[in-house]
Amino acid sequence: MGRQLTERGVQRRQQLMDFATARFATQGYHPTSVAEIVEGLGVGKGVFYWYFSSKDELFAAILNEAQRDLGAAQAEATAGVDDPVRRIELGIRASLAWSAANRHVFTLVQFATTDDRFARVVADAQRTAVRNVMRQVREAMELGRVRPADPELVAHALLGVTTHLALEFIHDRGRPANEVADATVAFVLNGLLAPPDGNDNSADS
Amino acid sequence: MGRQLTERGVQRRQQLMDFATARFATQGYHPTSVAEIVEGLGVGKGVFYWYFSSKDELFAAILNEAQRDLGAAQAEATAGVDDPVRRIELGIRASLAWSAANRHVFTLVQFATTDDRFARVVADAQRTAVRNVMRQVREAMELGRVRPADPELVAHALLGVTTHLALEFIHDRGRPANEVADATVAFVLNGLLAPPDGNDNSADS
Amino acid sequence: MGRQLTERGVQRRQQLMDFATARFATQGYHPTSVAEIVEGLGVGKGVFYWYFSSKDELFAAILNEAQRDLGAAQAEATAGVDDPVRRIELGIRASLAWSAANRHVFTLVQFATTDDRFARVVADAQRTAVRNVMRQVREAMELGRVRPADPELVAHALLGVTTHLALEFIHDRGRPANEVADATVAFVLNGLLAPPDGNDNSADS
Amino acid sequence: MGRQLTERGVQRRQQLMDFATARFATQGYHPTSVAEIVEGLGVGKGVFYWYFSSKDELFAAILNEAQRDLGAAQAEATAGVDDPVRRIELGIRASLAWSAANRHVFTLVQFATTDDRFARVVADAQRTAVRNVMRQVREAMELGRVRPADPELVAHALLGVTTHLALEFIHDRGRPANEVADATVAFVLNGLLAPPDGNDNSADS
DNA sequence: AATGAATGAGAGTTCATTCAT
DNA sequence: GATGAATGAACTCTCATTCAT
Repeated sequence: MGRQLTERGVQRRQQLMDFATARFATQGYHPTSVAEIVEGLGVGKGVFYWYFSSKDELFAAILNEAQRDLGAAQAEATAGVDDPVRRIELGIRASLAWSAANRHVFTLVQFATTDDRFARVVADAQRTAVRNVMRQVREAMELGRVRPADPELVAHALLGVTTHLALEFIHDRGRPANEVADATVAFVLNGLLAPPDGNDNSADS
Repeated sequence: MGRQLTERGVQRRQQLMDFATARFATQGYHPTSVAEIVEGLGVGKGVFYWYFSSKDELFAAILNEAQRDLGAAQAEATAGVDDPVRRIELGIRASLAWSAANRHVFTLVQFATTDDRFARVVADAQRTAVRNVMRQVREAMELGRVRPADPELVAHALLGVTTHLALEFIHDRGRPANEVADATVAFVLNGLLAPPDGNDNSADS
Repeated sequence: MGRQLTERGVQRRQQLMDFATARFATQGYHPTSVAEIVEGLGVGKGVFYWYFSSKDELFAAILNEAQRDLGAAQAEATAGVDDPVRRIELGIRASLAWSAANRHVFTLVQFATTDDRFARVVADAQRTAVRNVMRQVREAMELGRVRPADPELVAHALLGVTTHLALEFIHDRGRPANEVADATVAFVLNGLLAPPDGNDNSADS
Repeated sequence: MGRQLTERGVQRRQQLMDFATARFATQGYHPTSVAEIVEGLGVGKGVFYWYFSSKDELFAAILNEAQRDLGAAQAEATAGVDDPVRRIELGIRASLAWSAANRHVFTLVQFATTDDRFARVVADAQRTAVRNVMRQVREAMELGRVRPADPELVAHALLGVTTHLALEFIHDRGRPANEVADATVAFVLNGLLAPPDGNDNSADS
């Protein structure tokens, strides 16, 4: 669909994606029909197939847009920051802020991993995200700032915590993103254990 | 379907659940048809509806069984252990071991959260799991073993890390469960930051 | 199914017919499943097919039993009465009384006429009933007691009134059969019109 | 299905209703499948569900259309006539004429009364019809033209005779509607009994 | 006589997609 | 660009009937 769209066309396409995102996230991808989407926008079925060649393609487009969008938000948040630990922290904060503003997409990604056809798209996106985090982690380890460990595993661990807390506390309970971010950052930096003595190494923030 | 089953009936029911679990996990719930399931077992369509009143009910049954099963595995792993930090560690190890042995179910839970009809079942299960973890966390905090924080958030963070690493390293890459468990435990207990070595490098940001 | 039944067998068969009659009448023939019938009696499916070779056969049996039963009731009611007009009246009263006691079967007959497979059974039964009424009507005409007309049409008219009023007033509204019978008899004997003069020819009963 | 239909759409909908009416009347509602209906029209299955949300809805639509249609025929037949007895007569004649032209629908109504889901639709229609007849009957009684009786019961009696004779003589035997109408009118107006000729032969029982 | 698991054709219904207008 | 009627394969589910036990 490398079609050249007019300005109005670009808006229509975005309308379709936004509406579909909300519905897919609420009811699931399969239970949401193309008919439902076009009815929700008050347009005919032809409109849908003018902008997307299939329902699958629409979903892939949503996923890709989300990936680009989140990536851009993280890049912007960490621009000009050198300290890798600080970059990690800012990345987490950016992820949580973005997730708060795009809650529906988050659910969609969750679903995408459970369907063969879309798993690849998500896997690609995640691989990119992990690579970015890994780079910071590795650098921080080299500087002795971060405890030595498998950087890839650590990167995935960071992703897991962040994703899960976003879903539970920001989406489901509506807690403020920056509050959740504080707790998340504290957890991933210091872990569970209290310092063994009176020297509190968590007194950073 | 409070039907009284013969021994053969119990086996048939389990066959259906096992086969369906594998298919649902591989292809997704919706793309897997009832026809496919009964064909896979070489039985007629009526058999399915003799044991389950609907495809949805089958899925809910799979989810509930998984919940019971994992709960039992964790209870067994932590039986007789008093130290709450150790209980947390053993709970993580039990989860990862169980996940390695039941990889398909894990994917299913992932999907279930994305569909209104099943989200409730999973949410119930997760709530129970979180309550268990929270209890240990709170106790550990009272003993001064664990850094003070919101116990609920910490419990969810633990769940997030564990789930995510299980999926990525055990399921997707086939790494041994105990190896992943070592890394997971290290991460959650100590966090990212390197110890200060007298020189407190965590107090800089 | 010319099977020789034990006394208990005869009762079982009757139980099945009675239960099925009620269900068929309430929900319709097709929407009532064999499973529902046997469950209602708390027996297995084999029982059903021991006594009836098919669901259709059961229905036909119910219809035939009803026909025999109603015929017997009418015969008994008119036994020993010579006056044909009086026999007609007593026949109507017997029909309404029987209908009050067997409301379900009445509905079934209604349905049977709408399905090719059963229409024949009902048509046979109705033909017999009409023949009986016609005989009285014809005799009454020959005696000059009844206005000359096509006896067959008159017989059907009597059936129509009686059936319809039974359904509406006795079944649906629960009015006493003998009260409805009085009104029915008055209607069919005298018609709608008031006598032209002061000589009231309805002063018969 | 408050869908706005094009002219072509209106025709398609009517085709479906007409074809289904014929099939339902001949074979019964349940034994007629949606597949059979669309095949009979040479269209795809989707067409059916474009115009009707279910098979049940189609049936209800047929019933409602019939009610409107018959009501209109009766209203037209009695327009401008003042004498209530004459209006009753004309109503009967109109019913029989309409029934001759719409024999299939008549059978459907018969069936509808035997199924809980449709009974209500028919009951509503019948209630309206009865109310109309009752009004004439009551008026005729007040004028002394009709013998005093329960007007509602009389109205139902008229309906019963008319319906039954239409089914038997017009539909099943193909007799001309006006011939059957003459006999029907004579029966309901005068009843069975011969006039007394001064010699009151109705006072003997 | 009786049970209940099993069969499998076929029912009603949905829905991604196409296409004449 | 847009409409909405049409397609038809595929889906979930039902049910009369059979049969090993």
